[in-house]
Amino acid sequence: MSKKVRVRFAPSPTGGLHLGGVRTVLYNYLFAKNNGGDFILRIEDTDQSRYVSGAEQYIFDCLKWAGLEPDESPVHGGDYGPYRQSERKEMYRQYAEQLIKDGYAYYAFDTPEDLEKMRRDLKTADNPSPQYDKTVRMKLRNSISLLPDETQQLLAEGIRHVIRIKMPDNETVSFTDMIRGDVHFDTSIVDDKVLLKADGMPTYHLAVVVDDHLMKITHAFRGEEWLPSAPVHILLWKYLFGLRNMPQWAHFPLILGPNGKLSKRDGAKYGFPVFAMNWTDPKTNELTEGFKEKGFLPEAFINLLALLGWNDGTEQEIFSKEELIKKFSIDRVHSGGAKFDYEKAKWFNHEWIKKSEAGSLKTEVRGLLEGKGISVGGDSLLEKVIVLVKDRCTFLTDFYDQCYFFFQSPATIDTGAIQPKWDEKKKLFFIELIRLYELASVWQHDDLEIAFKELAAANQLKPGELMLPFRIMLVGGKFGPGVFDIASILGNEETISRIKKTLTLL
RNA sequence: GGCCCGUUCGUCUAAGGGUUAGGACACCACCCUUUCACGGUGGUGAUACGAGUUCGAAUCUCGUACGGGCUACCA
Repeated sequence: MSKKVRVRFAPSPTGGLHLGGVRTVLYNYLFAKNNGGDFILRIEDTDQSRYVSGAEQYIFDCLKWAGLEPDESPVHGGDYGPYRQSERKEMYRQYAEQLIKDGYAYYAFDTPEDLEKMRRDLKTADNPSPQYDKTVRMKLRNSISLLPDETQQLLAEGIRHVIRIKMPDNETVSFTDMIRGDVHFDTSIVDDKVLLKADGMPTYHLAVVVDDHLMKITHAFRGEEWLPSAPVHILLWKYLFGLRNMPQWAHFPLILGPNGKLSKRDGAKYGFPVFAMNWTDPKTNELTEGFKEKGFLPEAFINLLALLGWNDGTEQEIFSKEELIKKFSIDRVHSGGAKFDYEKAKWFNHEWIKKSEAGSLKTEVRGLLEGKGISVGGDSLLEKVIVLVKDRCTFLTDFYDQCYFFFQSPATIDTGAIQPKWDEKKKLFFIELIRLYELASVWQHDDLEIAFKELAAANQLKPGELMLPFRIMLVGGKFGPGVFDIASILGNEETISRIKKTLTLL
């Protein structure tokens, strides 16, 4: 029986879900779906002091918005739960104890002060970050340096301790990364990582291995920042469950900001979103605008993220989620980091708005307009308006400026743009135009334009000189779709009323 | 410092030994449009450097440089 593909993502609810995180989810999701498998979401709430209340819900909200909902998670349930690490706490100790029994790990009783002292004492220019490894192991207080009786004594007394992996001396750990090929590490330069913390919670190193085994994960994908700790995980698999049962690994390249690794602060610094949705830092109370609130379509968001480090080998750039699922392949994920380009991100959104049907945009646009106190009325007018203006909207939020004047008269009229070239002759033209339009039996784009131009010719005026004033009368300024499109949608009465109103201001 | 990963136009990338090194974003010019966009046409612009292997290297190998990551009882 072949094993179904199961991939997992394990965010930590300590900060917002930023671009790198969402892209990791996306690639996990696409790979799972492409192979008919399941996408599992596990929550890494191991360190309660860093846990941010509400952050877990935030993660689910972001995934829901982006259309990347997991098949198994703390809220969706599943056969391999619980999916929240704090609820799995008891499982980890037995594996850690097993490692000690087999000689692959040991108890360490050093206090944070001891460790700090060790690091301070050993720190030199040549070795700025001393590690807890075989060179210092015997000088510290642990079950290797201590006599067995002493260790038992300390344990019996309930002295706070951690469990550390005992890195072997001169071994080479190798594994095949799905996007990088074979990677090798010399174990003698890797330190004795903590596996189980003094509070009994596992570190990521232990948890990821135990959970991946228990949850029958077949593929473990994560960011490149995890590559250096891969040897710890490989060794743990070897000691605990056997290498042949280990999932396949893939380490995705990082997403870079304008200056190195994309940081959460880059958003404020360079004026673009870095979080999927609005994120309020619980410490500073600082609000960072998300892609959703900025006016991105979720389809555009996952599209631009997918293409940041992957392509299907053709020149196609616009992909729906279904196409991405169908065409995604891990072999075509790049190994080099990609710098995030906000201009290109905007282009993706613009493309998606242009290709979206009015029907699928109307709910968002209605919400936007009504949120600003504009009564939109029925769908048919709204859809007509959306069709007319969507090509000129980069963000969903642009719809407000582009179409609010269809639903209420412009708040201000830029008469200053009319006045310099305004004269009695033009005024008479518009007075005659009003009379002409009042008598109009049909109210359609072409008829309005013909009538307008014929009247201009009769008055020996160039239509061009009259179009701008007309536009400003209708929308308040130098923007918007074609004037006769606007007039035809506005209707006879409203068009005439706006001309009259502006005439009184000039 | 050590270890690991990476390096094609400004940016995202195509080209798995033989192409005038292709596309997209951005930028520039022109066309369309008597607003602003959309759209159309064209243009500027890249294989980090040095060796080697080969008839032939962006592509394979080595070295150098540069960039990034990790080096916590964080993930």
